[in-house]
Amino acid sequence: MSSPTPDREPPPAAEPADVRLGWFEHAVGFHLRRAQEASFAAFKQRVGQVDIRAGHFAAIVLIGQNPGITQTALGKAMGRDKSSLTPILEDLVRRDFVLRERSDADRRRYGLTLSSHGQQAWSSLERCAAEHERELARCIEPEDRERFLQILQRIASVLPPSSP
Amino acid sequence: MSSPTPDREPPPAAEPADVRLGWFEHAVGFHLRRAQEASFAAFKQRVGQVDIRAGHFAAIVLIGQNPGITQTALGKAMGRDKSSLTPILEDLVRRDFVLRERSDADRRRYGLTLSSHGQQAWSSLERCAAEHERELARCIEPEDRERFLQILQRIASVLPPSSP
DNA sequence: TATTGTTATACTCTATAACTATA
DNA sequence: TATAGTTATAGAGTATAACAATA
Repeated sequence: MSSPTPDREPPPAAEPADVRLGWFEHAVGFHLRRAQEASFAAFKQRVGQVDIRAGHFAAIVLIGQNPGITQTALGKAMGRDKSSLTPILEDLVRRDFVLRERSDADRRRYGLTLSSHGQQAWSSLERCAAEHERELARCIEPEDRERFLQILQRIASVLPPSSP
Repeated sequence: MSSPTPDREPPPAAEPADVRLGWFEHAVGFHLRRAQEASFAAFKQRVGQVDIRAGHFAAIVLIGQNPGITQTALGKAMGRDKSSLTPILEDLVRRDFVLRERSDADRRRYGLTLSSHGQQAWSSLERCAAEHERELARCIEPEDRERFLQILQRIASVLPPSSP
C-alpha cells in the first residue's frame, strides 16, 4: 500500500497516499461505487477469457432462464432500452448463441432461445459466475450475508433507477 | 418499502414481473450492481439540478479537500487515467470552478485549487451529497451500517480494480 | 393508434499512444 | 531517461427519435 518512502524530496503537493477523501471515507455511495467497480472488473477479467462481455452475459443468462422471452421484456429485465439490445442480440445470433423465432401469434415479436452452443456457453458462464460469487462471498461473514443482500435490494428498490 | 402492486392486467408474455432471474436473485454481484446503479441515478438526479456530473463532482470535492493537488494525483485518487481528467479540468477551469497554478519548484506540475466560485459550488454539492447519503442511510439499520461499509471496503480492496 | 423491433445518430465515459515540456 | 500534462483517437455502452411491420 505505502511503498517504503523513497529518498525523494518531499513531494510538493498531495500524492496518492496523501489524498484526503474527507467524508467520502464514510459515505455509502462512495464505497458502493468502489465495490461495484472492483466486482465488475474482477468479473470482466474472469469472463474475458470466454470473450463475452457484460451485456452479452446478462442476455445469455436471462434468455437461458426465460426461453422464448421477447426483446422488449429482456430489455426491461436488464434495465436497458430495447434499442440497446439490438446490436448485442445481433452479435449473439451471428455467433450462434441465440436463436430468434418469430411468434406466430404476434408476428411483431421474436422469441429468444439459446442454441445448443449457447447452452454450452451458458453453463460455462455460470461456472465463471459461481467462482466470482465465491470470491465475493469470501468478503462476507456468512451470518452477515442475508442482511447485506437485503440492504442492497432495499437501496435498489427505494431509489428508483429512472423515476419520472 | 415495497411500492403497492398496481392494478394492471396480466401481461401477455414474459414481462418484467415474470422474468426469472434464477441464481441472480441471490447473487451479490448482481445486487451490488443494481444498488449502485440506483444510487448513482438518484444522485445524478439530485445533483443534475446543479449541472455538474459525476466526474466533475468527484474532482471538485477532492480538490476542495486537497488544495494544491496535481492532476496525476487527482486521477489516481479517482481511479482514472490522467488523460481522462484533462477535459473535465478544462471545463472546470473554463467555468471558473478550479484554478490551475503552475508549480515553481517543478514547472511540469500544476497545482489545483478551487476558486471562490468553486468553493461555493463545493458546499452546495456537499449539501446534495449529504442529502443523498441520508437517503441511503434510510435503507440501513443504524446497527448494520458499520459492517455494511466494511464489507464494501473489503470487496473493493480484495478484488483489485486493475490487477496486472 | 399502439407496440415490436430496427436504424441512424449522438453523447458520455474511458483508455491507449504519441506528443511537449520539463526534470 | 523519466514524469506531468495534452492531444488525437478509438471503443464501449447507452439513449432518443424516426421508421417499418404488425396489431
